[in-house]
Amino acid sequence: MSVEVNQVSMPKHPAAKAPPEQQTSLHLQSFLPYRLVVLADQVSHCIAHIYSDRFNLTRPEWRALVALVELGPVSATEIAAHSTLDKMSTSRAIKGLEEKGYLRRADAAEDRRNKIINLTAAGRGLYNKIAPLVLAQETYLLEIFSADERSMLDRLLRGLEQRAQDLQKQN
Amino acid sequence: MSVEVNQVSMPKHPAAKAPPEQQTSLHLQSFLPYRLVVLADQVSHCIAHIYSDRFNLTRPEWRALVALVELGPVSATEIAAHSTLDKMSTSRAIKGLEEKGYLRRADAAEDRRNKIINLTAAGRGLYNKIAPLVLAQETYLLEIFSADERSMLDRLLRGLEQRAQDLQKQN
DNA sequence: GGATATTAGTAACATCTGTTACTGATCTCC
DNA sequence: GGAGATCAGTAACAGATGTTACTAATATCC
Repeated sequence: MSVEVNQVSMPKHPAAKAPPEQQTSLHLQSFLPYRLVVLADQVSHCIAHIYSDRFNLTRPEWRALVALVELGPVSATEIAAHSTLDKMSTSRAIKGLEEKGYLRRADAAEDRRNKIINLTAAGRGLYNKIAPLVLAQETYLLEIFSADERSMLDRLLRGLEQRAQDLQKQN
Repeated sequence: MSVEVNQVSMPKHPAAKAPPEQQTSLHLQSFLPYRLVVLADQVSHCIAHIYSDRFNLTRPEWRALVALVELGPVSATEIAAHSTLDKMSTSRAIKGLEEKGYLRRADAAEDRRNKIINLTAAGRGLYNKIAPLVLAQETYLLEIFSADERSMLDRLLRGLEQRAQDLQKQN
């Protein structure tokens, strides 16, 4: 963690030419954070077109639904942790899903602070309708890549995820 | 453009095994759209920590500022096109930047519908303060990768960007 | 064993963002 | 040359999201 963020100068890839740091000025179109955000937004919109426009779920509701299917009956906190939602979004998502009849809450026996959340049959059914459509979108996105390219993509994303987490910790 | 999205079945990579489409059920942690959004959000937050927490700009304001530096004096529409902002966000961003003294608007001579936007010295100065910090973050993110890996990442992202655009057009 | 801290969840407010519809300016083309 | 389409930009509303602070339940530890 020897990298300071306050200056642009740090000795990089020693194999390359001396100081030609990627670029000394900022070009949106090739700036990685910008590209990531634009790409994610675009993909996100396509998927929202399904769960939101066609099935009337918000994004947090959709994520909470998926988390519930994956985790089984759990508390709100576990849903939040699994789906990268903060606790307020999670609370709202659960409230929304409950009002639409997709889940039910029951007090946990041993700890009455948290409630155990169960999907209803309707919730299960909704998931079963949406999931294949959404998976088809992912398939479409990846279709152009070979198996090698896909695993490369996976590796690279993993690296970025790790690195982004480190960056976040440094504040 | 022969790919339909409405069904999950399409004959893909003929070299691979018959139908084992990536996964038949959805796992958030490995679901590409989810990973992209989470990663982009994380990176985005780190960068916002600079332009927002430290320099009091909103994200659209920051993007418009960058676009202005890249493009020189232009109209709001050109800023929007260059920075992937819709026209309302752009309008608000420009208003905000103007109020803070970072730009000035003047009526365009030939077409009085649009206004030509000029950065002030303060706006230039602000950019010069923020840009290096933000570029350093990108450098940090990519530091772990070799030159080959970086160009691979670029290639793969380009592919996804293209594919996401196609997907969006299909609605 | 009881004051203090911590935790799960939520209410209430402020802010941001998306949408619709409008104004005024310019273009089109009969 | 003028009615109607189109375009740049914005106002105004609605909905979503982030923040702060609160309640109620449980843990801690002197």
